[in-house]
Amino acid sequence: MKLSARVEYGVRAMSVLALHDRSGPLSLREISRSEDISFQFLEQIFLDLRRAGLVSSVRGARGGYYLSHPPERINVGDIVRALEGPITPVNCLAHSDGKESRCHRSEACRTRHVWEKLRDRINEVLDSVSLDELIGPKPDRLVKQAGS
Amino acid sequence: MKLSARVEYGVRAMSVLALHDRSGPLSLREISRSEDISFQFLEQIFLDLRRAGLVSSVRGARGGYYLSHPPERINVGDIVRALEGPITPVNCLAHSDGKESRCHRSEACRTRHVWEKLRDRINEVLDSVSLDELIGPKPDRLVKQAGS
DNA sequence: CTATATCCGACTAATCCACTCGGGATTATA
DNA sequence: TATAATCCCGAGTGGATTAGTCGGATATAG
Repeated sequence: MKLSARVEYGVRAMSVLALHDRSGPLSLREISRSEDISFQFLEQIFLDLRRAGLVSSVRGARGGYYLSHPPERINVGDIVRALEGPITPVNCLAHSDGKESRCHRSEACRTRHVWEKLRDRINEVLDSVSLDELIGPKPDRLVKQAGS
Repeated sequence: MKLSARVEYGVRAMSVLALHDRSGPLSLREISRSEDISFQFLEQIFLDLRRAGLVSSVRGARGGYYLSHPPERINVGDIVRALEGPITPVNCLAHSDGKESRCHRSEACRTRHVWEKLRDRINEVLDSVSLDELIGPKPDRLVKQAGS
């Protein structure tokens, strides 16, 4: 029940982009340094993030990446799914071809329901956190909830 | 974000034990056959389940395993944790020594909160399903909810 | 033209996982 | 008592996955 380093790095890197939103592209070299993540590994990760439409790139000198959408519209679930594919706690839940792939063992479906529930809850949690929230409470929000 | 085959097999095997609750020990050979799981692999799994106190064993001929507690008091979370250890979606959440292991990167804790939330929700879901419920709705329960 | 970037397929090393092996200990039953 | 059935257990193995690297192509600012 672990997420990959790709996801952990991806989320951290994306949170950096969120912090610098609307201030031009940020190069992977910088993110790599500030977050202490292998530059070449980050490259692989960002290829997938771009293909998923979460970030956009500017090539060439002074290029880099920036968020394709405002931080409040990108959530952790998007990043996880972009980097690991759909969340399937057990193999029998993976339906690569779009069909409802029933396990060949009919009675195996005794347990199917739990795994579906688990999958849905995981997605809910991940989808409930936006980059916006990730980079910390905004000042006004802080005032509101931590009034005393 | 996957569970191991150990867990999948373990839950299925435990559900078989639940079905035969209070009718003497069930041998791994039988479970192995009925659930089509490698016998020797099942042995490994049940060693851990026993060490976790979820099942008890009877050695020797006509021996086997039985649930240490009534099915409604054993939940899927118990089984998962017995077979995979504590649930830690990312490494920085693992505190092997009992201390609060902060990531050495202080700002990494920007993301820590999400992973903690995720971990807690996963545990909640897994803990909310007992073996009892897993082996299917009891007749009377079925009547109640599927009245029409 | 050069330096700085992204882009990308292929490769490698390490780790993990599913499963096996070979035996030892225990006990019902013939 | 002999035998077979069963749990017990440390150690190994082969394949898959993952984390990370490499080499080079392409694009662009200055």
